[in-house]
Amino acid sequence: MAKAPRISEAEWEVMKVLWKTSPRTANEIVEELMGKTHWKRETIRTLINRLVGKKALGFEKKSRQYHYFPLVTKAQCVSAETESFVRRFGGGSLEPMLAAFIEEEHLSAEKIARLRQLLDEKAASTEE
Amino acid sequence: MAKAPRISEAEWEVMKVLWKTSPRTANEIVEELMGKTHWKRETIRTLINRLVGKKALGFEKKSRQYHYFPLVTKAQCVSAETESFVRRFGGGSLEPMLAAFIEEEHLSAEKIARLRQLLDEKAASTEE
DNA sequence: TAGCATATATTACAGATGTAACATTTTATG
DNA sequence: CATAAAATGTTACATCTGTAATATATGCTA
Repeated sequence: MAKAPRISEAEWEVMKVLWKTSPRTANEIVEELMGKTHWKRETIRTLINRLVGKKALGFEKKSRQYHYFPLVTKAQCVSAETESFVRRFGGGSLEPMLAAFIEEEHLSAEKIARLRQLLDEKAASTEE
Repeated sequence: MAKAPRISEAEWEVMKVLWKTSPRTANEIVEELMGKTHWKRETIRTLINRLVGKKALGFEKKSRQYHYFPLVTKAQCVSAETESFVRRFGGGSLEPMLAAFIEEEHLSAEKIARLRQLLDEKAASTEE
């Protein structure tokens, strides 16, 4: 599986639609996004085409219509984004960044508890 | 204090230099960054100027030289970045994103322990 | 004060992005 | 089969970014 290409902010919206359900036709994607954004049909088409160009999406031609589907997983993209994000923070590693978040963001006690729980689960699955 | 403007990846490097120590002259910034990057002097000058244009940096003219300093804090920028980052993940809130990180990244047991410690500290300072 | 060294300012240029309009190709329909 | 409707493809254009080169202004030195 190839590395995740760089996906722009607007393009992410398209990817999200397809990560939720795929394959979908261009029209279905357009439908869904016109509900959530102010984009014109053609704008969305452009985004789809760029994603195909970047090999983030593939498609299958079924008679008249194309049916699009992701070629990269959300996990891959998240990972790529995270990396670039982390770089900015100067740390180079994830930890300082999360530390910055935790410092920076106003986390409620419940959220903190929730995150700790996540870490606990992760710890449990990691050990051994 | 105004909202943090959008700062590009390359520009961040300049900001980081000034968040560390400021004010600094263009040459000082150039010096530091030529050590860490492959950028030419003029590239760095361009970045500085763009940041001034975006009102991320201010400067004071001292005879011949300009002395630059940040107009936005690192915290503001981190916050702005985080927000845009979170938006992509579709969640809208920080928690799902951190959850995704924790899932996605290969965290060692020590890192997990370290992060939990951070959360603990935060929890302690948060609760009343 | 003329000229050099040094700082700053202006201009460049290609690729990515946001945001579309316009053109062409298929397919279903009369 | 001709044509309209619908899908896809091509082109557009301003702004942002990465990455500089070139031009201009200014102050120090002879």
